[in-house]
Amino acid sequence: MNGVTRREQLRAATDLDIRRHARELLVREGQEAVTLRAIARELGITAPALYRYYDSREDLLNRLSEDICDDLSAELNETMCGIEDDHLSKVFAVCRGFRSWALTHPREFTLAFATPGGNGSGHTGADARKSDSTATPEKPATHSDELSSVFLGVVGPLMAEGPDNPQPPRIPEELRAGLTNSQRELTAACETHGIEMPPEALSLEAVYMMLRWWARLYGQVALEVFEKFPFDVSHADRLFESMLEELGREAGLYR
Amino acid sequence: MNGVTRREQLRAATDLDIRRHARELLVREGQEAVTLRAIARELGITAPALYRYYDSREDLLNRLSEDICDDLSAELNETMCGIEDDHLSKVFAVCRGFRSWALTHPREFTLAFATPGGNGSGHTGADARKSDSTATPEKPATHSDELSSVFLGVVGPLMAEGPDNPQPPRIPEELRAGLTNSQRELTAACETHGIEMPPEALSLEAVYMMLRWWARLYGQVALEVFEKFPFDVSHADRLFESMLEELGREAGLYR
DNA sequence: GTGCGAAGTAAACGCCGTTAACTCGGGAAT
DNA sequence: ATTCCCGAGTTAACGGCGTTTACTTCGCAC
Repeated sequence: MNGVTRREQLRAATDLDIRRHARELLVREGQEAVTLRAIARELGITAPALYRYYDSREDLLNRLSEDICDDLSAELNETMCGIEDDHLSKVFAVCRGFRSWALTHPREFTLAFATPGGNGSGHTGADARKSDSTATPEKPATHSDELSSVFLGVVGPLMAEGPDNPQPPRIPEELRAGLTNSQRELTAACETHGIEMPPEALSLEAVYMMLRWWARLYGQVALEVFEKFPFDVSHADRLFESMLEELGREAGLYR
Repeated sequence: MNGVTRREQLRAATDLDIRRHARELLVREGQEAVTLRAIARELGITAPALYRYYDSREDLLNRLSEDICDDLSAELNETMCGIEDDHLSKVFAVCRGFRSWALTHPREFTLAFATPGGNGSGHTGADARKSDSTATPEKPATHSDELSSVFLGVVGPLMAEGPDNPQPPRIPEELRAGLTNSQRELTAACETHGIEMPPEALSLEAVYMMLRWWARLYGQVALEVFEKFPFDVSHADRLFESMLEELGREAGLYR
C-alpha cells in the first residue's frame, strides 16, 4: 500500500546527499572542483556509483543549477512574504534580495545564470535525467521557471492595482508583434503557477516593463558579481538603489 | 646592435602561436577544451614546454582574455571609424558592434566578460606573467583597459559637443561622493590614453550616464548570450534597438 | 672555443570522467 | 520458502589532464 518502497527511499536520500555535497564543493572551491570523484569520496562511495544517478558530470551540474534556482526562489519568496508594505516595496525587496544573494553566492550565480550552455532558466534543456521511465510526466511546462513564478507573483499584484502610468512607455511599433507573443507565454505561465493576475493587467506595456526590469536587474547584478565595471566602483550598492528608484519612476509607480 | 636577438624573435613567434591555437580551440570547442596538451599537440611540441611561456593554464587563460579584449577593441575602433555621421551615431555603432560581437563570439565573451575570477577588464590582476624580469614596466596603469579607451574615445566627443541635457539626471545625493572618485579615475584614464576630453565635459552627470549605459548594454548583451530571458524572446534585436533609443533619449541626446 | 642559460623533451605523479564486468542483497513471483 | 531479477555499488582499467623533475640540446655572449 505504501506508495514509496524502501529502495526508492534510499535512492532519494542518496541522491539528495550527492547534490548536497556537490553544492558544498561548488560553494567552497568553485565549479571545477565539483568532481565526481570528490563527491563520491565525501559520500564514502566510489565514483562510478554516481552513474546510477546521473548520466554524466554535466548532467549533475545541470541538476545543480536547477536546485540553485529553486533555492533562490524559495529564499526570495520568504523575503517577499516578510514585507508587509505596498506591492512596490515587495518588488524592490525581491530585487534587493536577488542582488545580495548573487553577491554572497557568486559561484552559484555563475553556474545558474552565466553558463553558456543554457541551463538554469533557459529553454534548451534536453530534460533527460536518470529517473523512473514512466513516473512524473506531470510537468510538461516549458522549463523550470520556478524563479519566474516568484517575480510574477510579486509583480502581478502591482500590475493589478495601479497601472495608471502617467507616461505609457511608447512601445516601438516593430516590437508589438514579439511582445504579444511573450504576453501569451506569460499569461499561460501565470495560469500554470496559479498566480493571481487579471488578464487585463498584463498589458503589452506591462510585459515590456517586466522585460526591461529583468534586463537591468540582471545586468547590474552580473556586472557586480564579475567586477566588470569600467573603473572601481565602491559605491555599487548606492548605484543599485538609484537604479531601483529609476525603474520605479519609469514604470510610473512612484508617487 | 640589433635590439631584438634571434632568440627573442623565436620566443615571441612561439608565444603568438600558442595563443593563436589556444584561441582557436576556445572558439571551436569551448573553454574546457583549451588544454595545455591540446595546444602543444597542435604546435608539434610537448605540454611541459608551455611552462616556458606561462606559469599555468590559468595564466594562459588570463592572457587569452586580455587578447580577446584587445581584439574586440580593435574591431570596435574600426567600426567606429567607418561611421561618418554625428557622434551619437558612432556611440550607437559601437554598442551595436559590441552586441553582435558577443553574439557571434559567445565563448570569447564568456571568458572575457563573465568569468568570476575577475580577469578581463576587471581590476584584480596579479600581473605576474612570464617575461623578462626588467623589461616593459612602462604601463603601471590600473589595468588593461584597452576597451574602456574605445568607449571613452567615442563618448568623449559626444560629451564635448552637446551636453545640453534638457533633463539633467538628478544624481542622488549619496552617489555624488563615489562618482567624483570615478570622475577622477576617468580623467586620468583619458590622459593616459590620449583621448580628447575637455575636463569640463566630464561632469558628474556624464560619469553617471556612462555607468548606466555600460550597465544596461552589458546586461542586455549578457542576457542574450546566456539566453536567460524569462521567456522566449525572438525579437531580441528589436528590443536592443529600443534600448539604445531609450538610452539616447534619457541622455538628452535625441532631438 | 667555452660555457651558460634558455627551449624543449621524457618520464612520472596524482588527478580526472567514463566504461565494462563483476558482486551482492532486497523484494517480487512462484 | 525458494527462486530469480535487477539495481546499487565495487573493482579494474582506459585515456586524458595539469604539473614537476631531471635531462638534453643548442644559440649566443664572452
